[in-house]
Formats: sequence, C-alpha cells, structure tokens
Amino acid sequence: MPELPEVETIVQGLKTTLSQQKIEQVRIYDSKLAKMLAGKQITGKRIVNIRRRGKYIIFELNEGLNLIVHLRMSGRLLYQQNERKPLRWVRAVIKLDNGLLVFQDRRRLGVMELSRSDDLNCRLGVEPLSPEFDSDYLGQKLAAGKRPIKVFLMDQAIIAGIGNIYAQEILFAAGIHPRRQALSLGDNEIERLGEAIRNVLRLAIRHQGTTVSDFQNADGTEGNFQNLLKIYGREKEPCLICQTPIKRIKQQGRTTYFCEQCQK
DNA sequence: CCGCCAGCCTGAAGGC
DNA sequence: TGCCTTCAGGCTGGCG
Repeated sequence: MPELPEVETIVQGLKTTLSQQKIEQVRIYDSKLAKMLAGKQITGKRIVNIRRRGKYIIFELNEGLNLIVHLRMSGRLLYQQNERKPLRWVRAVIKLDNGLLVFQDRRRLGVMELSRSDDLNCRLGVEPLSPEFDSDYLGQKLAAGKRPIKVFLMDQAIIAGIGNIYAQEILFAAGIHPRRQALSLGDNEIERLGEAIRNVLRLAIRHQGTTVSDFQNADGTEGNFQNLLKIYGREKEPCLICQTPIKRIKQQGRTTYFCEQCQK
C-alpha cells in the first residue's frame, strides 16, 4: 500500500508520541510474523528514535537494536492511547508504557524484523528528498537504464520510496511517456523528471499521503492526496490539461495510466 | 547479468 | 443470491 509519502506521514505521526517509551509487552497473532521474530527479545527495550528509509519504518531501540517494519500492500501502524474495541486483521500489538502500537494487515504481506546493522542501505538507492539526489545522480543512473522509465522509477535500488501511484503522477507532471526507455531521456527531460520527483513527493507529504483503500495515518485518519491525483485511476476520463481520454496499460504486471497527448 | 513474472495473501467489486 | 474472475498502493526468488 504505502509509498514514501504515506510512510513518512506515519513516521511523523509516531515520532513524538513514541520516542522514549518503553516496550512493556509484545503480542503476536500471526504465525508468519511469529517466525520472523522468533527468538528475538525486545520487551524492556526503549524506543530511542523512529525514522523512515524508503518505504521502511525503523524503530531504533536502545542497545543498537532496530525493529524494521515494511507495510507492503495493506499494513497499518496505529497508535492508541488506551486499549479500544478489537480491530480486524491485527497481527501484533506492542504495549508501551503510555499506549499501544497496533500492527494491522489485511493481506498479511507486511514484514517485521529485528536487526542490529543497517543492512537496508545495501538494498536501497538514494532518498529522493535528500541532497544526494541531484541531476548528476539521476542522469548517471538513467544512462544505464534499458527498462521503461516507469519501471526504472519503481526500482528501490535506484531511488528508494517511489511506488506505482507516484511513479505515474511524477511522469505525468514531467510530461514523459511511461514506456520511454530510461536511457533515452535528454538533459531537459532529466531536469524535469528530477523536479517532478521532488515536487510530487513533497506535495503528497504535505497532504498526508494518498488513501485509495487501506492507507491510514498512525492516528487512524486518512490521507488527502487522492483528491489531487492527476492521472492515477482516471482511465477514459479527460486529461486535466488537454481533455484527451486517459489511457491504461500494463507494465510488468502493474497498471499504468497516462495521457498520450501530454506525455511524449 | 538483466528483465520479467509468479507467488505471497485477503477482500472488494464486477460479470453472469 | 451466489459463484467466479479480476484486481489492488510491494517485494522476492527463480527462470529464460
């Protein structure tokens, strides 16, 4: 479900409330999750910091331990001050000294693991909102990209955090056709693409992410960016710029919407 | 080495 | 009403 802006929204929502809280109890309700955490002990540890890397949520605990959560398609992390009526699809509950962190996951694809080192950095490319991400980096990676630009943008080893919705919004904003080969982009297009990546992601964070079905912030509220989507989910609707009906195609098994008039 | 696809899961929605 | 198919915001491993 969530991409960078949604994960960022969750992390911001949890950061101040969870920092310095102690983990009093961990309850697991899912066999796969139990296996992932088998033999690991986090009861009694304190949450020192919470941060995001790509689409991963990292709870930094004392003694150098990291609890890493990936919500995949339908996971949620909800913070509750007091125990409330039971929710569906609860896979784990972490009881803190002043509240509860509930891991809810309808499709059970989410992942939770405990690690000592930060091996995420080996798997993930740069953060698109960091200074490291500039036209030089993007241009250099694009030059080696034989795949379509849409698929390239979703490669977490190149840029961390862009998924299916934002890849499409970014390409629409940049006026680039999703089937263009990555290495075919010219200098102006690279510049435009970099700007679009930063602008779309920043705007989506400002609007607390996109809720099309499952996404909720840590306090249970939904995002607002779905009201600002310009291309995703709009098959056959007139393009907001040129009125041409929006097209829908498949790329590597994922749906892509685009305007063949505005995206060249 | 690289690109692609099935598989992992469940539930909602649409067709018949 | 109910059954069947398709689809969904992600990632991985294995195949060609």
